[in-house]
Amino acid sequence: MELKKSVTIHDIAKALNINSSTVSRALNDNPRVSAKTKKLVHDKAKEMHYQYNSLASNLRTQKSNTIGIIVPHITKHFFSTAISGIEEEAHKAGYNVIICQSKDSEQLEAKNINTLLSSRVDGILISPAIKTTTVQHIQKAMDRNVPIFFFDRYIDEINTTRVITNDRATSKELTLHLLSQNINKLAVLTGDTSVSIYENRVKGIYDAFQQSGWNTESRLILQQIKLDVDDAYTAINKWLDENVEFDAVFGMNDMAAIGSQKALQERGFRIPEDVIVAGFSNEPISKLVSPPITTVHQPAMEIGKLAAKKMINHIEEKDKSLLASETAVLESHLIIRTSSQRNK
Amino acid sequence: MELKKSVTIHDIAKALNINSSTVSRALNDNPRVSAKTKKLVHDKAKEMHYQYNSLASNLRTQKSNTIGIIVPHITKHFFSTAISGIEEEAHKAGYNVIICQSKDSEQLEAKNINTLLSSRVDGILISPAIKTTTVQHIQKAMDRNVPIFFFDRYIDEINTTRVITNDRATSKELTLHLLSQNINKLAVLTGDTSVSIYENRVKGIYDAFQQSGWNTESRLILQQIKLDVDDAYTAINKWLDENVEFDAVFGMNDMAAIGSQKALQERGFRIPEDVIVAGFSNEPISKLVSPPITTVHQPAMEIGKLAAKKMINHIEEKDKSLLASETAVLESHLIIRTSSQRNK
DNA sequence: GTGAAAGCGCTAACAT
DNA sequence: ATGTTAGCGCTTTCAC
Repeated sequence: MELKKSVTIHDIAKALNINSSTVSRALNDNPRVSAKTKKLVHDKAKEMHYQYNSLASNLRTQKSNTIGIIVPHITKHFFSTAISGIEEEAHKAGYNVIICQSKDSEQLEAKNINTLLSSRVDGILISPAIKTTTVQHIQKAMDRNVPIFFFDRYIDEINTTRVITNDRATSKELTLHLLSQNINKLAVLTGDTSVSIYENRVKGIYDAFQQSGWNTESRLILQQIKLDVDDAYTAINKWLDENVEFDAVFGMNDMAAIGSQKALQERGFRIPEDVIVAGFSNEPISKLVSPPITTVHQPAMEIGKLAAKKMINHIEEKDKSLLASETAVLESHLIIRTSSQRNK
Repeated sequence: MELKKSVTIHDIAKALNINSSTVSRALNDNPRVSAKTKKLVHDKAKEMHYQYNSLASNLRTQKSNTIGIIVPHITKHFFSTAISGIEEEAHKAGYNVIICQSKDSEQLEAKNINTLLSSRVDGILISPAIKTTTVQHIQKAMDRNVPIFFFDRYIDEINTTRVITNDRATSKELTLHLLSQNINKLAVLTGDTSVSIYENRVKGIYDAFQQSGWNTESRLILQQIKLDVDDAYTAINKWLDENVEFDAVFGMNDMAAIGSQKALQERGFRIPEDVIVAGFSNEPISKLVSPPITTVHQPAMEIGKLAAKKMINHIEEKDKSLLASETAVLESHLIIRTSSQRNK
């Protein structure tokens, strides 16, 4: 089987008896080429089934028009939505995206960064893994002058542009709502508090307690779990077995809230009459369980779009020295549903 | 600001007073290079912060080690899981993936294919858009000798490798289960039946009716909707308003089933006592609503993995002429939950 | 086991 | 408005 070589600009040039540079310019719609020549070239290109070769262009221009994305899990709705936002903005601006999963492993994350660097991406958008004990791999990208921005999650020590939500404030707001529902003791299921987002959400809870003059010693219990349905289910059941008392549960994501609600309902507690429940992130599922769960809507799509826009601006900015790293905070907002509303 | 040029194999060669081809061989672990030289090169590369340039290699070797993926919506759990499977296999074999969304638009799909072709991907895995009236854009990839395989959804006219599930058989099995639950009339909410998967699922329903000797005229109603929670909710309410009678609902995905269940419950019907409900795809949410919904588990991750494996095999196969297109059918299976189980 | 040299397909100075 | 030319960073054939 003969491998038929693909058509290049040289082939087009030869066929038209002109120079390949003119073909290149014509295809790139360069104003210095006459309309007539442009038409000639485009027609011939179509006729010969010419297919532009980005590889060659990228090598020559030292620019790949590609943005790398690293997320913990592409299957989580929040991230796939954010990616969707990034992709939309990127394509609009003529960029491709390469998506990598870190699976919340620092090792994989470092590998991903390496891959992206050898693919010569023009920038990297990352929501870092939970267990990130060193920042060398991220520093590596910066050392090579490849901009790397955070979205949603971030690492404190690394000073670069961040696109995040006002988790702390909204978490406080949600907690204030819970405290107003005639409760005695709030149980919180949190994720790893070394992760920025969970750290901030917990801080928001303490803010609310302080503002309300509530004693965190006696009226707050907090446990760190893997934030999924099963772990929350187990945690709640364990508390109930140990006769730990609480009449409100705040899960730091919706899955934890749903698992908690399920456990409570199975043990005969009515939601919200006996225990009120709240989650975080406004997963599509949160409004479909019964009762629907109070949560926080995070603008995932907007986070993605904004992060992409900022990255593309940065890449295409001529004078990079003017650019300082900045933190963009998007507003998330409370969605109060049945699970936390008591008829006092 | 001076743009510092990146380190190349020539820089390493110069530093070691050897030839760049030797450096290249050493870095690629070529057996014809002495262990001593290899060590020298690797150490120097690390010292100089050398970063391999895939772009250059790709251009030279005419191979990008990249697989393109096109799905309708990355935010759908089934697809993000399949992508996750593809990614895992691809990375294992040293390939990157570029992910594109068609948003179920043929136009975007054609654009995506173009992008992937100019990026010189080594192969394309696609789950085609709903509205695909022409196959030119897919043919284009094949004409350029870029293998394009289907996963999950496929287009009948295009003869290429497919990795799909046995939707028709499982849909029949599920329907048989429903018919056995002492029901009189089944209402089906389907998606666009010009899409292979929905077409097959509907065929499965007819298979079951035929096998059971049920009359489809009198005991089956079928409506095509946009398969989401809201459209299903609206469709069910419309039926109820018009006094259409039915005591079983089969939604062709879980979202439709959930929307149906919600509408029915709000109108006072008990599930499964008054009406039984079933869905398709086993979205995580399907077991969390109440009652949990009977559905079909599709091995999304495995579909992705298998599609990726087949593609990579194909790409790396020396003698392509030996390879015929084939259809791999993965087994999906029934998950019977409370929503369809009647205490007769 | 290592070197020399050509070239993948494109772009962009510079020249005319 | 178009042509000439060099080269992006790597791989690979052919020498030795």
